[in-house]
Amino acid sequence: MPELPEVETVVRDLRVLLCGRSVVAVNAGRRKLRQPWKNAWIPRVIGRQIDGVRRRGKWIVVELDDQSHLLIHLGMTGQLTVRATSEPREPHTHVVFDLDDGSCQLRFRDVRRFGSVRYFPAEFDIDYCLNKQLGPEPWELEPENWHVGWRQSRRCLKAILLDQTIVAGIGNIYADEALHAARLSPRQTGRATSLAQAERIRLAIVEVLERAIAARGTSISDYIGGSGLRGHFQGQLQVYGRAALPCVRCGSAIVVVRLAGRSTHYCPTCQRTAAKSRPRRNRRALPQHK
DNA sequence: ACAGGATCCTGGGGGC
DNA sequence: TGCCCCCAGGATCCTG
Repeated sequence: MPELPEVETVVRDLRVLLCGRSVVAVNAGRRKLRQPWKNAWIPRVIGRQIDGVRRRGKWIVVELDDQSHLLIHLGMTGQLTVRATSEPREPHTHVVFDLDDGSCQLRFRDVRRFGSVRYFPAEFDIDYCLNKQLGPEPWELEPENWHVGWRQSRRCLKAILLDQTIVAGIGNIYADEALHAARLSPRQTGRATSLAQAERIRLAIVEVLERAIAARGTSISDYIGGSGLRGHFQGQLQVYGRAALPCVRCGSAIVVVRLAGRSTHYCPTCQRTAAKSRPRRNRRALPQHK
């Protein structure tokens, strides 16, 4: 399940493998992706040199030399890799870009077809579009006000962290890991969360994601990097996928619940919900001491 | 307005 | 052994 660390790993791999290379042919499979690749884009992509590869949230942006772009999302099972053309094409490969002399290819493979590969011409402002639907990157969250959008909310912290408009790039695994690192319950509501706790969450997000990037991400089922290598952060996960196993911090059994439509793993002992959400109104005034 | 749920999609695993 | 059913979760659309 590619989230920010996995997408970042793919982008770093591909940057080395793709920059300076030209697209000489494009082939698309029959089966349609949810947002399908259009063959009408092929003549616009052929002949273009790849100038850069970058990431915004979970989106991959491939910059072409006429200021047009490819925008790729890996969905749940997407793989974007550079392979020798002689290597057999695996099943579920949906779009293939032949590079340079045709000896190697950029391949997009996606078993569940939740991902997409799209082309945007130079006149389309891709950054405006991405910035409109995505919140800041985790390390650009401002400690003073990153929480203003959600700290009055009745939504639970799990749903808040999954919301890409609040912070871009977090998915189910790292939402659970960050909340465990912050020692906060995924069930706790935004409005029950103190400023100090909000800061703990922000720091935990950054810390967990940086460690995951250093480990090339988490490979549980399909995820591989742009060079085909797996990640190894799955060995460092503290709660995700550890149902009924002891919490590494306190030894209590990790529980799984369904929150925001997603399986949610947490420690019921060291990730407690705040006892009360905010001081109640109409509280009886304390007697004045004179 | 806001929050939660349904939807798409396939391979793998559990139960019988 | 084989079949059926359910589960995994990204973004997006729908419902209460």
